[in-house]
Amino acid sequence: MTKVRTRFAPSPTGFVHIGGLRTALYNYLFAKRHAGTFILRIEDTDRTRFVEGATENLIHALDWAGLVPDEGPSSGGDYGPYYQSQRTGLYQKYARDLLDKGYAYYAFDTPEEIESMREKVRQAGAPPPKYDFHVRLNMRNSLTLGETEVQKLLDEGTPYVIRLKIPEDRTFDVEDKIRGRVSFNSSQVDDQVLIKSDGYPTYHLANIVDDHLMDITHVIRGEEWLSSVPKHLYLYECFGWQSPVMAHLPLILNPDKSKMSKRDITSLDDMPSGKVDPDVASYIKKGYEPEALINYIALLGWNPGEGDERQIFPVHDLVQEFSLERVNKAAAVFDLKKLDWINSQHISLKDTKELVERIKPQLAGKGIVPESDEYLVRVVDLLKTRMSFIDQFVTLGEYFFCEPEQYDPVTVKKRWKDDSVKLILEFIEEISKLEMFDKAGMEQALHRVAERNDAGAGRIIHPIRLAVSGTGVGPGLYELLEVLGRETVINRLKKGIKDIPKMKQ
RNA sequence: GUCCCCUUCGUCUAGUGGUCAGGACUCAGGAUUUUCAUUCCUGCAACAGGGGUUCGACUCCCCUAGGGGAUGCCA
Repeated sequence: MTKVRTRFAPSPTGFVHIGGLRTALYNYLFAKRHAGTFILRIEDTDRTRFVEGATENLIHALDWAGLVPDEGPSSGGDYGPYYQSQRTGLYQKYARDLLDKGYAYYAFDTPEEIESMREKVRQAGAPPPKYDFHVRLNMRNSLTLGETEVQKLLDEGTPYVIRLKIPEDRTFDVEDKIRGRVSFNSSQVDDQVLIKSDGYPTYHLANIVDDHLMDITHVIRGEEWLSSVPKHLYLYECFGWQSPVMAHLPLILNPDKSKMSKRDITSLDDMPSGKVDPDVASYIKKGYEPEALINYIALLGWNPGEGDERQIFPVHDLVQEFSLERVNKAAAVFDLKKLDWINSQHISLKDTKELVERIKPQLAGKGIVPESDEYLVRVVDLLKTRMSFIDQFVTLGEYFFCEPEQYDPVTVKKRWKDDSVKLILEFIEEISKLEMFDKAGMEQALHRVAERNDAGAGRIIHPIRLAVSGTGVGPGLYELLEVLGRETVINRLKKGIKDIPKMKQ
């Protein structure tokens, strides 16, 4: 069997679409699953849309996501160049070949002429006309003009395009890996421009030529390409090449089921209702873990199958289990809530040491120097299951490193009672006597105070947490106290009973 | 308009003729001998509609509706 080769072939428009990332992911997974090669090819044949830095941005996003191409602009490879803009000679050559064989023709119509043709028909009837077999004999092209006239126009340097001459009544069938058999009739297909008047190829020509020359075995791309398949199939036929296996992926939609568009969005924290940001860079910036985003979008259209109810997949497992047969046909809605949950799951699963290293700079940025690595490890262990994002660490756990400067007013109002001072004083007394300042001892101490005062544990727990951390939420109280240490706890409790009552006045 | 694709809980989905239609997120309630944003448990909630085929349809066929894509010298 030939070696699997897949390609991700984005056009560098300036940002990476979340759907594009998923396409890249599926191409990557499929290639890796079959010990094949994953290729990045830049489809930059639209010079009017050239965006400075777009390719770098693209490569950076793939890199971040861990989808590093085996071949591509920054990886090299034997099938380069990997920029289509650097392959124009090739496309010219193959277009000429089509011309010679009569599969394609020159067309000299200006955009204005075509527009006026369309306008005329539009006014006469209803259906907006295509440049196809209905109209091609009424236009200015090498089918209607005669050889000498064509040669003359060419010699004069008249702008022209090369169009594919689609046969009139043909059926094209594709056996799509995801959708099964799909058929098209050529009567619905227009005479696609192959070479534009600026000499650059269109996507349709370039992708066929490159996929063939680069030995691509499987074309995995978005559903928006499905209706172009007959053109592509016909091109393969004209060239006498074998078509790669095709798989058309479903779309990813906004919560309101519209297409995800960059236009809708200003920032990830401020999205119009029903919309979601399609720009991968926004997710990077917001602090999502790459594995989490990958995990989430993998599940947006793929699942491991019957009886397998896992939600959390390391990339390695995805590679192991991915198959095109298990990709869904229907479009999926992007759900930020589930992404966030998956992100928190991945953080919980991370090695504490790794988290510690990533958290250090965060602390340093706040001017916080932990007393020791060992202490930091204990704090991270306590908090890692509670973080949705790693950059929440300081907000969540600042009190582990500095005395609280203020007490959350809502919690004060809700939890601080008239007897709080008394209860805390008794608690201080109890823990001062403790032989071992540990969870068990603290729990017993607390319950002794509770019983003695005929109060629920909560009546003491809440004020203690508040005095010690300044907040109403956090890890288990006993663990929290244990990590903080006796001296700190007692100091903070004393400070709390002095300062918090002032807030109640 | 035409062509193509799609349609199971709010969302992601399992399911390939006989299931109490399962799981996950969200939400609600509860438990951890009454912290919480962790963990655990419970609950709410779906086969778009109509025709067939069949002893029997979420599963197969047809129609309708809805959604999406294409219809460019953009990809």
